[in-house]
Amino acid sequence: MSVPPPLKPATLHDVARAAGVSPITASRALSNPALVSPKTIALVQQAVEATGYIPNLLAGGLKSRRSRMVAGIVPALSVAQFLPSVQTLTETLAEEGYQVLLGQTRYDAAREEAVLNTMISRQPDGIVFAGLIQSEAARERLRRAGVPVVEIWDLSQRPVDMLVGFSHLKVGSALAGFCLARGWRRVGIATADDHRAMQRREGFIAAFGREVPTACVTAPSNLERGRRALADLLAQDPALRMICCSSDQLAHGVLVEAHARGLRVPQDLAICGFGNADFSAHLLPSLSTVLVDGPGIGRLAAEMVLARARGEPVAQPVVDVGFRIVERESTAGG
Amino acid sequence: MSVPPPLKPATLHDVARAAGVSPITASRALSNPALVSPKTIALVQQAVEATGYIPNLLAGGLKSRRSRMVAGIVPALSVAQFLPSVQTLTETLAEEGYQVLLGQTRYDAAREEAVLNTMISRQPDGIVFAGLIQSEAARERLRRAGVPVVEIWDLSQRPVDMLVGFSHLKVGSALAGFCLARGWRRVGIATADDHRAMQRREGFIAAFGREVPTACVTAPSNLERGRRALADLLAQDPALRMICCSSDQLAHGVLVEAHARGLRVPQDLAICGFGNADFSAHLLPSLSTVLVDGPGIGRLAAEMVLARARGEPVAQPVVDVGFRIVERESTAGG
DNA sequence: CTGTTAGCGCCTTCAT
DNA sequence: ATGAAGGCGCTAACAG
Repeated sequence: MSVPPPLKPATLHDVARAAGVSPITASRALSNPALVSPKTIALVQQAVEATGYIPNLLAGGLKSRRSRMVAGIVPALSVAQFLPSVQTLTETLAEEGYQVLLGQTRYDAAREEAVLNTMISRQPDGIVFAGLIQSEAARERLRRAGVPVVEIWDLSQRPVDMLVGFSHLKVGSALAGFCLARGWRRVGIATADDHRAMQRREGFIAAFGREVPTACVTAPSNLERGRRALADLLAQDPALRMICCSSDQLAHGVLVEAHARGLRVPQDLAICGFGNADFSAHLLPSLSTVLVDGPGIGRLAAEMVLARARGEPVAQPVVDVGFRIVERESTAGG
Repeated sequence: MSVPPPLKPATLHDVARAAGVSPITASRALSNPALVSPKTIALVQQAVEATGYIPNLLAGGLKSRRSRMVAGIVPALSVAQFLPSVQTLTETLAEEGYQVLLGQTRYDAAREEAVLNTMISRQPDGIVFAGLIQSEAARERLRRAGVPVVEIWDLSQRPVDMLVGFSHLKVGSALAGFCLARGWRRVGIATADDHRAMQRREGFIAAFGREVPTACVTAPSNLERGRRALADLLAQDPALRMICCSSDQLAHGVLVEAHARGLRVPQDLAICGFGNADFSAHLLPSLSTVLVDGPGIGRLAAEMVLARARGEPVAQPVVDVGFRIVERESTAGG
C-alpha cells in the first residue's frame, strides 16, 4: 500500500506517460472532460491515483492567465464589521474553486497602496476592497492592470470599477431623523475615527441641524473604548438622553458604562449602535442598531468577480444594498 | 504626464530593454540588488518607472519554487478565538513579502481534506492550520508534498510537522482545580461541540472527579447560545454555583442570562470563560477567563514557516505556549 | 558584476 | 477525440 515518497512530485507529464496518452490529453481529461473519451478519462484518473498527482495551479495560471485567486482587503481582520462579508466572499468563491488572498491596510494610506501593489503582482482574478480606494496612483494602476475591482461597504461617485455598498451619509441622516422623531435633542455621538464612521456623523449633524457632543475613539472600536466614550460624553453634557454609536461594539461599551453609572437604559439613556453584531439582539436591554447585509455584500462581490472571470458582463456594476434601522429595547419609549 | 495604457502590461523583458541590460540583470536589480552595481540599479529603476512594470509573482514562483504564499486555514473566520492569530500571522508574513491564502473548513472533515488539497495545488510555502489535521490521507499528502505545516491551538503526540499550541486537557483540569479550591461543587459546563472544547470538558471532569451538568451548543459559540446554555443548565440543576464556558462569547451569554434571571454574579453564580476576548476585562462584572497568547501563536507560526522557507532549521518545531487562568470579578469570593 | 541558456508545469493554438 | 509545438514571465545554474 505505502508508496515511497517521490523526490519530485508527479507532474502532468508523469500522469500522461502512466496513462499512455499525451500531456495535453491528460490536461483535458482533468480540466475539460467533455472533450475526451470516457475511456481515456478513466485511464487518466487511474494514472492520477497511481502517481499521486497534484496539479500545480501556479503553472496553469501562468499560461491561462486565470489565477483563480481573489484578493480580499480589509483594514484589519479584527474589524468585526467586515467579517461576515469576508467569510461569505471566501465561501462563495471556494465553491467555484477560487481562493481569497488576505490583505490588511491597518487604516493606513501608505500600506493601502503597498498592499494593492503586492496583490496586483499575484495576478488575482479580482480584488475586493473594504471601503473606497483612496490612492489615485493605486486606482490608476488597477485600471491599467485590468483587474476586476469591487469596492464594498461604501458608495462613491467614481468607483474604480464595481461597487457594493450603501451611503453612510444617509445612515447618519436616518439616525438623526430617528432621534428627532422621538424628541431627543440632547444626543451624543460615540464614533471611531475611520472615514466611514465620520461620514455617518456628518450625515447625522447635517440632518440634525447642529453640532452634537462627540467622543472620537481610534478605530477599530471595541467595548473598552465605548465605556471611555460615554465617560467622555457625560463629561461634556451630563444630561445626554441618547447616544448614537459607530459600531455595536462601541454601543455595547456605552451600555456597560451606563449600567456602571446607575443609568437605566433606555429610560435614562437611549443607545443605538451600527452593524447588527451577532450579540446585539440578545443583550439586556437588546440593542437597537443599523442593519447592513454583510453576507449579502460578500456574496454579491464574489458573484461580480466570478462573472467577470467568466467573461460575462456584470448587469449592475454598482449596487446600493441600503440599510435599515432596527429598533430594539435600548431605544424604546422616547 | 499621462501615458496611454499599454495593451499588454510591461514584462521584465521590456524593463531590461528600456534599461539596456539583460533580463536577468533587471531581475537581480529588483530582487537581489546586492549583486548589481548601483549604476545599473538606478537604470533599471528608471526603466521600471517608465514602463509601469509590475512583477508577475506567479511566474517567478514557478521557476524559483517559492510562491511566497502561506495557507491559513480556520474552521470559519467568525470563530473569534483564532482571529488574533490569523491577523498576526498575516501581518508578520506581510512584512517579509508573504501573503495569506484563506481557507475555511466549517468544522467539516470532508471540507478539511478538500481545502488542504486545493491549498497544496497552489504551492504555498507553508500551511498554518487551526487545530489538528485529522484526515490521515491529508496528513500523508502534506508530508509527500513537503510543505511546511504548522498546526496551531492544540497539542498532539504526532503533529504532521510543526506545532504551536497548548493542552486543552490541562486547561480543563486547571479549571477543575480552580473550582475545587474555592469549594464550588455544583459546577456546570457550557460548551461548544468542537473537538478542542470537548477536550477541555474531558480534562475538567477527569480532575473534578465526576460528571457535571453540561449544556452543549453548536460551534461557533455566541452570546445567544450562551443564554440558552444557562437556561438549559439551570433546568438541570437550579442550584448551580459556577459555570465554566468554552468561550468568552458563551460566558458573556451566561452572564446576560444570569442577570435576566436576577442572579447576582459572582455572589449567586460564578462564571468563567475561555480565550480572553477583548471585551472580557470590561464587562460588569469583569469576566474571569483563560488567557492564551493568540497573537503570539500567529507570530510563532509565521516565523517557523519563514525559517523553513529560508532553508533554516527550526530550533523548536513543537512549542507549548501554555495558558493562564485570569481571575476577575466574575469568580471573586467563592 | 553581467550575460547565456534553459527550463519551471501547464495550457493555448493549430493541426490531424 | 487526440496530438505537436510553443510559450506564459521569470529566475536557477552556470559561464565569463
